[in-house]
Amino acid sequence: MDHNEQLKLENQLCFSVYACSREITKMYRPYLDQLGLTYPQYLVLLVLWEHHETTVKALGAELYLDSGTLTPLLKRMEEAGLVKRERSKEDERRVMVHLTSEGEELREKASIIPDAMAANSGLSKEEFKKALTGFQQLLDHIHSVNEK
Amino acid sequence: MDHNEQLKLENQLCFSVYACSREITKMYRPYLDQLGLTYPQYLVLLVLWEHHETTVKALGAELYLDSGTLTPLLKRMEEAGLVKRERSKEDERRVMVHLTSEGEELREKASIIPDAMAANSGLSKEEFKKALTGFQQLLDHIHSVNEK
DNA sequence: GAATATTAGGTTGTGCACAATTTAATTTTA
DNA sequence: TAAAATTAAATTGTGCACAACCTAATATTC
Repeated sequence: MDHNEQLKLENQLCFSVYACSREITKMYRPYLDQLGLTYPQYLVLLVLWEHHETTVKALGAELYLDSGTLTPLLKRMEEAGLVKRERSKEDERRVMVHLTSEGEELREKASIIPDAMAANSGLSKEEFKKALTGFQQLLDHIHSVNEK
Repeated sequence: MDHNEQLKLENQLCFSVYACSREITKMYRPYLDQLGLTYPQYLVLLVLWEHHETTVKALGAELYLDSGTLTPLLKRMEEAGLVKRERSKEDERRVMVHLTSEGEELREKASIIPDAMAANSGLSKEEFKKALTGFQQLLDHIHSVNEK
């Protein structure tokens, strides 16, 4: 493989990830539309369904998003009645985010989504696992490079 | 692997792709900033450096983007003096997009980018190839599912 | 060749993403 | 403990993404 070919490959890989990400979001859309959610909002709920309460900071660390993205997103979710935001009493710099009962209830309705997605992806369980392992390694590596 | 575990895996894979895409864009940013480009603009240039001239429609098909995204993006690139947009004389529905000499010249300056990216990714050539193959398959599959 | 359908782009409105800056609260240090 | 540094969110501004809709040009059908 010559140098030029290598460069093309690299461009293609980055592009594939970029395009794939958008296509995945598009795949979720019809299901999330029924729940009145966007994909990033769904990710926030996935975190909250596990932890029930968290901070903006912790959410950002989990989802790799900063307050510039999360603050307006969480405000929209609060407006929709899914979460509640309030300053921590112990440390007033922090904003605690927790589910409302409505946000909690959405968990049931959303439970069909992962099955539908897995079916649409066309991957077997084994392929899933392999893809995930490779991906998380790449993600961790790039993230650490970006942090520097 | 039980059902619940499978669902978590699926969520993690989609999230990894989503987060990875943003981290890759972030990795490009310092290099692209020097050229006054964004990542989607760089992708447009990659296409034009190959073909020299294309249509909005064809660009959209290559990059999986629609006119709602491309029209304002191309206008900004035109404003920056990188491309020229003009209606086709043969079929006035089409808008031809071609490089200016300035856009052509940027190719030289951009040539260091792929090397830097490949080094940052931490992948060997073999890993690159394997990742790319898996990815394009996934992309094609999901894209075809979404088209239906 | 007039009516209909299709196609290519553009426009509008909403929601991320993120850099850069600001504000306020808490910690650290002199 | 007062000053300096750090931290957590919020704000502002730019640029995608994309759905829904609109307009104009071309193709098709009758």
